[in-house]
Amino acid sequence: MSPENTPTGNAPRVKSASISGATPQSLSAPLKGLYLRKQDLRRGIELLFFAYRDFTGEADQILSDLDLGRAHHRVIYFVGRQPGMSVSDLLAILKITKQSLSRVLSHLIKTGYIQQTQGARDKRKRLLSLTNKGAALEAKLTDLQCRRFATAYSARGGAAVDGFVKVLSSLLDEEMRADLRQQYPNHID
Amino acid sequence: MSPENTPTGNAPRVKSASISGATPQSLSAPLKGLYLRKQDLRRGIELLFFAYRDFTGEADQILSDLDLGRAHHRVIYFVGRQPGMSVSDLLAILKITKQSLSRVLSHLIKTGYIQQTQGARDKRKRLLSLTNKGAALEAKLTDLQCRRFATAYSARGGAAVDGFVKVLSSLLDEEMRADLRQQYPNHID
DNA sequence: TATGATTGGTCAACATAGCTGACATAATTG
DNA sequence: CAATTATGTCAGCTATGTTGACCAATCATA
Repeated sequence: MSPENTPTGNAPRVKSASISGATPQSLSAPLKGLYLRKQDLRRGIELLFFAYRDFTGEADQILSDLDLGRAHHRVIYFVGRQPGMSVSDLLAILKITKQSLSRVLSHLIKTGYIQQTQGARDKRKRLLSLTNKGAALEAKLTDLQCRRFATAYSARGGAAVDGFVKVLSSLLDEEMRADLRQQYPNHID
Repeated sequence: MSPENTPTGNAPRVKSASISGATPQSLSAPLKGLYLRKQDLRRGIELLFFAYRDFTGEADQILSDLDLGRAHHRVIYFVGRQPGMSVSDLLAILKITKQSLSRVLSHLIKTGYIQQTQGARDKRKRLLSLTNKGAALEAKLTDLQCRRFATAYSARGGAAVDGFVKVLSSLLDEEMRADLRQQYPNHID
């Protein structure tokens, strides 16, 4: 249970102004570091929630005009990042069932955003890539999202970006951390 | 699961090893800063996606055992953070329709996680708070998620946390930034 | 005090994107 | 040849979002 946050006390509440000023850690009983107060941890939770929502919102808007959803976006994004990947590669990244993926992927193929070619060495595999139409959409959406990141990165500077990447990496499950190290060999981890 | 796959190469492309070492910005045409290369921006996008998924996954597991979902969690979390909040307060935070909220909220009231009391000054308002049962669940889930953040924060240190918070704040829509400043007056923004 | 706005709720219908389980086909591998 | 792998498909279920139409209680105010 939390030390503060009783029905009355709040993370944010009215008199919290005094917290940061006068009593730097009086309310964080078992927590040592200054940035490990319950309040700071809750802020992290909320930031992640709000930032994820706002971040995806922009692209969702464009997608809905094309009768596509966020699931389609993910497929287009990752196929764009790694053209020629197999269906099972994609399943491993998205961590959804093949039935769920199938619905979305079939639609993207039918509507001409993605194409499949048979694997050369292993003919069971269907290698995925973007069509011109798909690549155009991928570029549009990725540019949009990259721009949001570029603005944030620019506003805060390299040291902040470094901290951002480090903390997000540490929030990952251990297995994902390893995957990421492979994907980005120059990743500061 | 396939180490062989990629006929074309991996995400950052085959020659990406040379990017970080030899040619710091040759492939990032219009981008100036070192951390504004397309590769770095894409890493940010993916980190946010993977971290959000892994972060919520743990709590989702517990919730599904109680026949609750993430939507229920959000309600419990925010009501726990600010007991006595009204339904419209909650709607403003979650940014979903009242019909969507109603389904979830009604269920939480029926099953005894949340209680409503009539507002004193404004009798139209239903002030929301957690029951003991609700508070216990909120504590369990929030502690779990706080622990993940505490581990990450501890591993990376205060400077990294600072960068993390700054960059995430900058990823928010302007309106949410303002809301956050209000909620956390000592927020470094 | 009558009127209009706010707060909260309900019913009905629909869409997206997850899930499970059961099968099927083709290709590879031992 | 037998087992495994890669992919796809059918059928049905669930969670969580959306619109649109209404309704009742309460508040604010002209």
